[in-house]
Amino acid sequence: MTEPQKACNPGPATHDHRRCIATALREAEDLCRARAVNLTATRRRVLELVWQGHEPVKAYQIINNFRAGHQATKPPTVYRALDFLMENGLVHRIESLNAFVGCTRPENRHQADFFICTACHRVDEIDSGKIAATFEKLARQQNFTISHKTVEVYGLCRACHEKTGEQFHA
Amino acid sequence: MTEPQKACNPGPATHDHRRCIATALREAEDLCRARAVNLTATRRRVLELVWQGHEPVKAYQIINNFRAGHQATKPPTVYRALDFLMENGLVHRIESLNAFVGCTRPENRHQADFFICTACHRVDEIDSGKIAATFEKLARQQNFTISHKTVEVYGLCRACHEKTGEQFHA
DNA sequence: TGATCAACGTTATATTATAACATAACGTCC
DNA sequence: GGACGTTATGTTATAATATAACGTTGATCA
Repeated sequence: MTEPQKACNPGPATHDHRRCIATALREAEDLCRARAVNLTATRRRVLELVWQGHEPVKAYQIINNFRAGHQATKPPTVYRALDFLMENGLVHRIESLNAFVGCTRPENRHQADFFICTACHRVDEIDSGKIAATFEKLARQQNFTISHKTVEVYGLCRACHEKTGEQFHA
Repeated sequence: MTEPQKACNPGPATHDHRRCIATALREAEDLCRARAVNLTATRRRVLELVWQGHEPVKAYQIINNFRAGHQATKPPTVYRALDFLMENGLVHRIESLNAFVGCTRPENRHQADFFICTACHRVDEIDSGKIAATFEKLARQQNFTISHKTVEVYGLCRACHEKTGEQFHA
C-alpha cells in the first residue's frame, strides 16, 4: 500500500509548500535548541512527513513513507517521535481522524481547536480565545472544571465553498 | 478479558440507574415505532449495554458482554447495531475515546457536544446553543461553512471537583 | 413461488496503537 | 578507564479498534 504523494491542497493561498516545510523544520530546530530538547534525525524526519501538506497525516502513512536512505522503520519508532513532537507542541493530533498535523505556531504552547475542510482536507487552527471563554462560561454554570478539550469542526473552507457554490449558483 | 461491571458513577444525583436504562429503552422503542424503524433484539441489547452507565462504553466491551442467553456475538454485529443507533440519535460516539454513550434526549435529533469527567468518567451533553453561535461567528470570519463538529471537553465534574477540592482546601 | 429486502452470521483481514525487552551511543564520576 | 546512568532507538510480538466481503435467514408481497 503505497501512499499517493498528495500535492499540497488547494486554497486561496496556493503556495510553494516547500517553504512551509522548511519554515516548520527551522522553527522546530530553534525551539528545540532553546528548550534544550533533542530533535533527533528520526524526529525531524517524522516532523517533515507530518508536514507533507496542510492535511492530517496518518501514523502508518509516516511509517510507510519513512525510509530515508534505505532504512524502513517500525510503528513504535514513529509513535514515539509523534509523542515527542506533541509534547513539544510541534504537532497536534486530530482525534476524530486518528491523524496528525503540524502546528503552525509552535512558539507559544497551546492546545488547539480546528476547522477541517471535508473537501480538500485542509486543517486550520481556530483562534480560540472566544471559544475558550464560551466553554468556561458554560462550565461554570454546571460547576465543571475544564482541563482540556478536543474541538474539531468540519465543513467547507472558503476555496472549496466557492468552488461548490459555483455549481449551485451559476 | 472480562469487563468490570462498573457501578453507576457517582455524582450529586447518585441514583437508581436501572431507571435510566429502563427509560432509555422505552424511549428508544417509542421513537423507533414512531419512525417506523426496526429496533431489533440485537439493537436493543446493544443499546442496553451502552447504557450500563453514564460513562462511555467501548465497542469491545459490548461485544464481550453481549451474550444474552448463551450466544456470543462478533464485531460486525455490534458495529452495525451501533451504526443504527447513531443514525437514529440514540447513541453518540466519543471520538477522542473511541467509545459510545447513550443519548439523553433522543427525541430531538441533534449533534452533541460533551463534558467528560476525567475522574468518574461521567459524560454530560453540553447545552450547545451558545457554542454553535460562537463557532458560526468564527467560521463566518474566515468564510468557513460548518457542517458538523466534534466537541469533547475534559475536566472534573462538580462532584469530583468537590471531592478533590477537599484534599487541597482543608 | 420466487424475487426482494432487511438484518444478521461468518470468515478474514485491515488499521491503529502499545507492551516488553534488547541494544546503542554518549556522558560522567570515581 | 570502566562501571553506570540516561536517552533514544531497534525488535518482536500482540493488543485494540474497525471493516470488507460474502453467505444465510426469514418476512413480505407481487
